[in-house]
Amino acid sequence: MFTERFLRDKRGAALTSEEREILENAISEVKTFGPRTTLAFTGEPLNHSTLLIEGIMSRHIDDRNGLRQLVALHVPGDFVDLHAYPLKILDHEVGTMTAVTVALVPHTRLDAITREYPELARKLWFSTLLDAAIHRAWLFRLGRLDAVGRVAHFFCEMNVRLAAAGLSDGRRFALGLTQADLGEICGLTPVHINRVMRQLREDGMCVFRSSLVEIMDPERLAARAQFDPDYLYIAKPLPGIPSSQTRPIR
Amino acid sequence: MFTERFLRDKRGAALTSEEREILENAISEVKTFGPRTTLAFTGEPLNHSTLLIEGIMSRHIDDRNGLRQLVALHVPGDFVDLHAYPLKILDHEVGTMTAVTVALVPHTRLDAITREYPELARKLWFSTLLDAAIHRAWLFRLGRLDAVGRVAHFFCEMNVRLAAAGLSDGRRFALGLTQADLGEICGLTPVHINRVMRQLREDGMCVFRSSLVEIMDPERLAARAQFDPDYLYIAKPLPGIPSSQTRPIR
DNA sequence: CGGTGAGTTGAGACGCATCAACCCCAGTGG
DNA sequence: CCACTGGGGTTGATGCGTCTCAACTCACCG
Repeated sequence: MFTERFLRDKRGAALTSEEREILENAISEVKTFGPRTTLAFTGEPLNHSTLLIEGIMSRHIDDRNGLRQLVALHVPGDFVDLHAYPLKILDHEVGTMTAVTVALVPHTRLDAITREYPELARKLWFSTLLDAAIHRAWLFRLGRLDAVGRVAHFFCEMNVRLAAAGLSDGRRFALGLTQADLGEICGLTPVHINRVMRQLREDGMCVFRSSLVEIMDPERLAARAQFDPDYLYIAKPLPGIPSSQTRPIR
Repeated sequence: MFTERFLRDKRGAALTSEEREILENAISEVKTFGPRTTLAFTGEPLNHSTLLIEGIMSRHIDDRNGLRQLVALHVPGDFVDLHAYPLKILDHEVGTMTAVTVALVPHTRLDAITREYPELARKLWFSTLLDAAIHRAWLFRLGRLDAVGRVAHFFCEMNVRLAAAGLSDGRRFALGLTQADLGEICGLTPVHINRVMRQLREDGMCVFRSSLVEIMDPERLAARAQFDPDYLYIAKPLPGIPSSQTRPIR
């Protein structure tokens, strides 16, 4: 089942087994790509969307000096460019970070789904809005946090998302990123990322070695990052990570 | 027609007159609110969405020190929290900047639309993805631009969006924002916003006085901001503002 | 006429960028 | 087998951009 991880455990949007079947049948092709490959360019019309099965992918915007800003990072189970279905043309590039396996879904089959299965269509819509919620958390990260806070916030997010995909045990996970990549995510230079990593290491919060993240103290890391996982719309509460979901509202 | 401005002139998503009629009939209520009012709180379930008719609204995330990061700013014609329809619960707050007039659309009526009018549903979906594209441009702004570039980029964006809504002549428009608000948008302190404004004024690019923006030199402002309006998905080309839409692709 | 919120300006501190070395290690080819 | 190469990571010195704190103006309003 290629669609196994898609929307798994998401609050109010988990797929029924029939819906999963329908989506599975909408896949036209499964492909693999090498690391650091650009799969879709800005301004180029797309007629299919990409479900990520394995590996890590990115979406990024280039500035005129050849520098990049990552606007999203995707883990297995994410529908990377489902938003290309209504938009048709993208405002950013889509690429691989690691080697990946992806499933392609032609937009014509998504037409059929929106016509015949409005409830499944609503869940696909939900999926793209979850990406938008993550965008907003990234805006908060860049606008309100200092360098250490940004990296800490990013690690907390990836820990939760990878754990939901069954790819983190809540403390350790592989990312396939370099320190330079972290810089393009957090709006910092590679050199400063390095100093941030040292500080996080010396403070006993987490270590990053050869693209492997190990979180030593999840609570302090989350506090340093002002991280609250509610925006990820995960159904079950997460051990060790405080969430306003578990506290009374207002 | 309350829905008159919604998706007007958007590439590949303009409404037909029948669709506009359907949406118009989905409105249950038209209300007004005063400036600086919070209309929806984080974590609170919503059963209607809000179409902005007149005024400026914001979406923002609070940090634990009482500081805010704005994640979106809405102009007349925007469906401010349409994403609350699939999501049900928001990850941020929704509030007014100026006095506003809004139209409320119950989610039950959106259910009917997605069941009966898949093409209109796709356009509603498009609308929420346009907001996500704007989120991404804001990420680029915060991650890659310096203080002057951020403010310049924001002004360029608002100029284009307000012009598309018929509320800017391409040079002058009202925003209803203070310098402190600009700080919460651009991730800067009010004091520094003030210095940035002085620099933009002395460089002859634009002036900001009593929440009124006047752009003296649109080309230089756009260049300073690395601004390309393609991400706003406006159908017609914009006089005076360079766009890669008008250049050959790659 | 005192109060309040927005805007303005200056001085000093601090966080991050920049520039420049240097190390380590995995490939690669002679 | 070893020299070479290049990418990723590490560290130091220095400079600049933005923050912080503080004072002051001005317009508006009770």
